[in-house]
Amino acid sequence: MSTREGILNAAMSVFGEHGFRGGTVRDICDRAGANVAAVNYHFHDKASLYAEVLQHAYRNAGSGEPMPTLADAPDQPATQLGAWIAWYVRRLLHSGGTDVGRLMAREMAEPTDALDDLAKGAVQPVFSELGRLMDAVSGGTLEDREIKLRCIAVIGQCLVFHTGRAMLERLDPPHFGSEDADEISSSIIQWTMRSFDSSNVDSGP
Amino acid sequence: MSTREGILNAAMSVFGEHGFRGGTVRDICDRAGANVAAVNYHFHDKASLYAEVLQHAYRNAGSGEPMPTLADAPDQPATQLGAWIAWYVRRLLHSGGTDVGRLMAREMAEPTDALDDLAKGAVQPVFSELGRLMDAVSGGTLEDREIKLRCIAVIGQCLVFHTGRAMLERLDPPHFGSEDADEISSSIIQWTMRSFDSSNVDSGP
DNA sequence: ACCTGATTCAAACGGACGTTTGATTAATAT
DNA sequence: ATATTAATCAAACGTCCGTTTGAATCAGGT
Repeated sequence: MSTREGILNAAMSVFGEHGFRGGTVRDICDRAGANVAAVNYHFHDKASLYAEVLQHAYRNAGSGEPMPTLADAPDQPATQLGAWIAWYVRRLLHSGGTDVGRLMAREMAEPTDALDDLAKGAVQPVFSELGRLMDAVSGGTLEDREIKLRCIAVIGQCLVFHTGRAMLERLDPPHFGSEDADEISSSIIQWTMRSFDSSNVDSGP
Repeated sequence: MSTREGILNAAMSVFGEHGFRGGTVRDICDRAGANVAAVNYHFHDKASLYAEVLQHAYRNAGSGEPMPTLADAPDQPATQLGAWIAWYVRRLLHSGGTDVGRLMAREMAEPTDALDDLAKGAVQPVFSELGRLMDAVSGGTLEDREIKLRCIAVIGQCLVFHTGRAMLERLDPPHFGSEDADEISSSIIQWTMRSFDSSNVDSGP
């Protein structure tokens, strides 16, 4: 493993544990068995290293499993939407306690410049695919804004098990963990699908 | 306003903007119009000041509006559940950009010892009340675990506009802000209520 | 063997930080 | 008015940090 890779891995751990400000290049280089100057030599500075770590982290957050898309089965949008939700929940719960998960949670709470690229490069495609699936399942009857609201609702139901993890663990047990991924995702799927029944029907005042 | 109070207020702003590590006592004292040594004189050190700021922030997070409870109208659980959701969304979106909101979000991402007290003292009552409302609306037909799942789902849909704010703002506009609180909460309410229709009916395989 | 460029290293630089110090001023009691 | 305590202040201390420097080491080509 090259010095560069070693630093990248060590930086993921250190930044994951202490954040960008709290993590020191000295700690990173120590863990990587490299000299203090290595960070500035292989990356421009600490900030650039952090940006690269973020990209690397999000790219590897998927744990290999590819995202289910509408294009995979254009004639079965409901099935694909369910698969997408299950994939997303599994992905979130799986990375909950890892450095990757903590890096993401921290970026949300305290955005740095790196979040801009992350949003446009890595998150936007995922969000867009969910929108496409939602649109297909609804049969194109929903307005753009309504679709966006429902996408955020689904993502919120998934994300809460990740971002709210620290709080859920402190409320009265039993809480939900990565072993409940199937139960959680099937509940969200059930709820989401039901919201499409009689979507355009406004029940009385 | 005494020097002590001035520092407390300034510290809330500074810690809210830059976090505990990022916020400096020099910045705090400058904004409070006090000397650099004032923090160490009136509080023991920076950490003690932060703990006191957190307590103060959590206590003032409610912004006055009282939480709707089942006890307020035991015969109209559905109405109260809707009121609860609207109240919660308003509360979250209203404190989204404030120092209090940022302090809370940061505690979720990087819990300190102060989070334990927060969970038991401030969050648990809110969560329990939602569970009571859910149980009442369902007519007592749902298991404990199912109720808890639905509570988390509702909270997730609300929370995402708070915790995911930084990301939502970076996705393709228009995003949702505090001016859309009514639209958001009514959407969540609609979705939640629909999930109670035919709750016990399992549609085919 | 020699040159050339890339990489590693120990050491130091300059700045920012939390905290301490000791003197000075304000407030309070006798 | 005097003594005592609380509060404020400018200045400095020691430490840790990101970054730079310039020499040393390694690799590959000629």
